[in-house]
Amino acid sequence: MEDILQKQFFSAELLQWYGRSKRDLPWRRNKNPYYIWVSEIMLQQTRVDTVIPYFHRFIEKFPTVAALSHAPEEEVLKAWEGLGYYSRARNLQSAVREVHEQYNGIVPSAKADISALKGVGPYTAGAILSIAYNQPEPAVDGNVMRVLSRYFLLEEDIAKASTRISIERLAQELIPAGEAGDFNQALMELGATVCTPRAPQCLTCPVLEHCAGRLAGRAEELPLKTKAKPPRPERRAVALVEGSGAHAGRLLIRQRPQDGLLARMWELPHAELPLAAAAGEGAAAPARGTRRRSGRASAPEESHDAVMTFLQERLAAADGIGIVPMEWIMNAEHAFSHIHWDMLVYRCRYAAVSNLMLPPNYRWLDLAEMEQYAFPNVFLRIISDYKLMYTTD
DNA sequence: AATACGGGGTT
DNA sequence: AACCCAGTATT
Repeated sequence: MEDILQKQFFSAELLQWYGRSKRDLPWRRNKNPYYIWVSEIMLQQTRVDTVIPYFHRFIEKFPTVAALSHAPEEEVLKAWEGLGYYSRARNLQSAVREVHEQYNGIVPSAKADISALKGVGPYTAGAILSIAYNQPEPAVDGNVMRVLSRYFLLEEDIAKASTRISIERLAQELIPAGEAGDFNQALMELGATVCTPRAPQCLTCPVLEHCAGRLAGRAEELPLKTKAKPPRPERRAVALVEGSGAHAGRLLIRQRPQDGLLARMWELPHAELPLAAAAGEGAAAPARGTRRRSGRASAPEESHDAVMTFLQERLAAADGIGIVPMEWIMNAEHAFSHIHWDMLVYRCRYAAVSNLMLPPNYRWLDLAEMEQYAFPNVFLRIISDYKLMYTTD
């Protein structure tokens, strides 16, 4: 089939299919550029079903550019809690403030302007320009690269930046006149619902008959992509420090540094442990998953003693915090894309602080006041399991 | 070009 | 357990 005809068929059929198959998503109810922007940032590396409840809460809390501009950063971070990639939230607020101040609150429609905003890369710029302003800009994400790799049987490695550029060029050619927003969304929608990474539903695909990957019997092996490196393992000892006296019923928490992993999020105090020896049972070899104390036989008390001493010393040395670990209560693990945490959690007693004052990044947390602090999911799980243990035991 | 940066769903 | 996702910023 002629190259040109294959492209025209694709664009026309895909657009028609979208017209009858598109999902009713909260950010599709109007073309408010601020809504589109918020949704696109949330959707970076995140599935639609995960985003929907966050989007509703976020827009309710910060309905306009002005509202988000004036919000305290902690509230924005709290609204993002559990969504991951927290720099997205900080960059979004920073960029929204820029729009508030430099563009009179109007999301810019010039490519150079919008691309200059923090957190707005080539995909997001194209998505906002096409969806909110119907400009003929490509919006190439993982879905689009997969769909086009299959339909046109492209064998470039989609992990390479050069491939994204060439697919952007192709995607732009395919945009039907005046239909940029719907076409770009159609492309992503097809990738998310039909042309899925594995087990694609080719038989229901609107462009099946001219899909080169399918015709070659190679749809499932596309796109080509070099594998990511496996995450590096880390072991951490976590202190669940119970307050007493004036702080009875509270837990000791601390805020992470301004930059880097989980920047400015709150967490339980913890310390990195040396990696266990590969062979044999190292000290307190981590078990899999989060488990309650009663759910399994404890690891030998011996090894936990060593870890507890280590934890006590590390927190004293690093933060000047005096705690006394009393018993192992659970293991937890958490997988980031680049790090894997195996965590040993210990119930601790608060002893003292060297100078009687808590360091500035520490707080006593009332379990009823969790809404004031944004925690990464791994610590929410640990705290939740802890509460369960002490209300049912 | 490679790495940092979360978290969860699917197979 | 592997794979991958409506990516961007930094180095």
